Amino acid sequence: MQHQRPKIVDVARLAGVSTATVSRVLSNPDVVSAETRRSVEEAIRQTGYRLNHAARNLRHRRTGGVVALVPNLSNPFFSQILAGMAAVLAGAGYNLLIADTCAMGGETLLGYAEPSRADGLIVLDGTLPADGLKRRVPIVLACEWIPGIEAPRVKIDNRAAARVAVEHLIGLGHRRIGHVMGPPGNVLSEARLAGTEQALAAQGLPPPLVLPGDFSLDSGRLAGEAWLALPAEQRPTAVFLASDAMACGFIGEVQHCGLAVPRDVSVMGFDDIELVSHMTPALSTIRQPREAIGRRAAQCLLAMIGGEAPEGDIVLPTELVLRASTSPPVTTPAIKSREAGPARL
Amino acid sequence: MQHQRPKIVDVARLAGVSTATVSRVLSNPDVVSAETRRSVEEAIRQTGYRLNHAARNLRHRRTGGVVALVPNLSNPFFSQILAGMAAVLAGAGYNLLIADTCAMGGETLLGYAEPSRADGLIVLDGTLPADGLKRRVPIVLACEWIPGIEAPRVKIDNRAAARVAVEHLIGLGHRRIGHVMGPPGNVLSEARLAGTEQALAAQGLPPPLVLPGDFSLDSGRLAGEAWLALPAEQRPTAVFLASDAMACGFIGEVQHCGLAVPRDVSVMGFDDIELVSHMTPALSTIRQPREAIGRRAAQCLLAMIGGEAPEGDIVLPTELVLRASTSPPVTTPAIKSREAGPARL
DNA sequence: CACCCTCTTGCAATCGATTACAAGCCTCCG
DNA sequence: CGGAGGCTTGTAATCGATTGCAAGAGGGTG
Repeated sequence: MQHQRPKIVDVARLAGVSTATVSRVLSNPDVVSAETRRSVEEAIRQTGYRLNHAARNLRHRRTGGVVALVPNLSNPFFSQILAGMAAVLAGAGYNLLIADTCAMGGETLLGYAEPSRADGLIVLDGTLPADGLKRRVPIVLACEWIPGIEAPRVKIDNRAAARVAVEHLIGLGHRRIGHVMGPPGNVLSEARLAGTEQALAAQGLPPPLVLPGDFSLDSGRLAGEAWLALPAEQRPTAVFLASDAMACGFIGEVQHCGLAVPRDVSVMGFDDIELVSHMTPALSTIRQPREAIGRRAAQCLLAMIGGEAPEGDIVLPTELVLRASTSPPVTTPAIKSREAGPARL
Repeated sequence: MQHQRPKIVDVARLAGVSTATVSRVLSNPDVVSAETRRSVEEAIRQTGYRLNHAARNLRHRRTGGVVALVPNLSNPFFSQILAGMAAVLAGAGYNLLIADTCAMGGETLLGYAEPSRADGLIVLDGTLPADGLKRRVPIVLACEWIPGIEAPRVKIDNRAAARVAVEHLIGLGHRRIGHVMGPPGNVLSEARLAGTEQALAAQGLPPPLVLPGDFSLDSGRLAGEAWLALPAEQRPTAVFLASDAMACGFIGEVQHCGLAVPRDVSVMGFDDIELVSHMTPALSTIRQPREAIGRRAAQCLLAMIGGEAPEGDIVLPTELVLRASTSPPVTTPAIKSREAGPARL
């Protein structure tokens, strides 16, 4: 009859105590006398007893888990954020459930925002329907956010970061600057575009040449094609792309066609994913503190689960990382001869 | 008094039926008469009732979740595997819980392998202790595996794949070939090294120059430094690295020092992560079917959870992807003159 | 010796949904 | 008209652990 998984009453019987005492040994050992405790522990060992979490969760009315909704698990940008979250949550005894929002419908997703499924929710996808997420479990929004929802946001100042990036390009002497956007409608895309425009306008420069994109490698490659297709004298001498992945695709395409970076075009990315510091040329970019974003989001959520009032928005600092993909524009021969011409005579 | 979360008895009261009927409407609607069903559904809508999963799980003795143990979430190699798993599992109504094994101790990890936590376990980390994982929930091992454990494995033929990679290099005319290994003790590292050695031995060539590594970008960079530090005439003319990430680091370091790939050294990677097709030069590599690995592992686990006998090992095909980072060795001047010398006179 | 206090332990209700079993109601047939 | 059989529904036990309440043991004090 011992072929079944042992339950708490089996332990109790063997130790000659009540189930209440066994339970106390498990979750509140101090109130049990040392002697009893030892014999219960011995009985646990002998029976090979393991706690049933479903039962405990039912009683405690909590799940011990936190769900993260990620737009695309395949995107390496998110994995480090998740790693940061996982570290903090594990330290507090919480599981991290990860759900890929592109792999499932909205109905399924809402199922995760329930107290009986998770004690909290971290949303990394700004494209979810706002209405379904209201009045459920504590929620924190990280990176992207959903305009309609009242919840703390852990983010960076995308607009300011974009401005810094473009100011750097302007400072190098670039005047014709291109911008490759993220997916249309995305809050990050809009903010980074706005920052780009602001930086240019502040210097009295014309607005950027804007190319469409969606953060993916391949959309960066397509942007590269579009750039190459321009007449040489119309090409921006510097391009700021809203993600590193796109910058990689862009550079790959440009190099593939025999042009060089930064000689023929300066390129600036966004994110500072690990790989781009090892490319040739190493990519100049804006560093997002990905682990820190994950950690802060998790801490913020834990605080809310613990009953504290939700914090306001948390804005983490970014950093301009200058590497080898940006340089002053090379003056074109035509201009050079015009400028240098008189002196040469 | 309605400030509490409504339970099934609240719905039952409102609809004027018993809790059993409400439960049946929820999980087995066909046995309930159409009229009753409609009134119960109306009551559910009015109360805003939501099912309590903890209670259902307790009763069903299942959790509806599957845990994946991943060695390092930050590694983009795993994210696509997870995406594949998540897609299959979501389709079958299971959650995917992801745990980063490097963020937690072994004790914590074993806690995931319990029937009350998860209905199954997919292990992607070969370095876990074998003993703790026995006799718990259904387990599938993917990519890496744990020698002591009896469980279906979803994998590729690492040795054969490495052989194919090295045969390609040999076929191009390379004779001095280097290999940068994965982490010591790892089953993948061993198999890929063995395949490399086999391919060389089969052609009567000397064993490879073996450099240490750990799959990470930075260890690839260090391998690049080590390669550069060799006297030019001892440097392998081709290097096969056990991961794409290392290949990126290696190429970055070599290019950084002014040498060119593949002119000065052919480089071959392993994995075919998305980024490497966009680098310059585009990386020749072995493609692992990552999504398929995740999908097959999930399917296999679902079958086991469903009570089917565990399948045998599943070996998925790899593919040699030839791009621009490999080419015939450039004959060195010394050799060239020796060979061409007589003819020249 | 009666009384109070502290420490340990057990009893039994509870968390919320599921389901085996039985009962009630119809209809149909011999 | 009695009974078999099909539907639908309700009753109550069950899943396994937790915990408020109270009782019993032991020690100290007036």
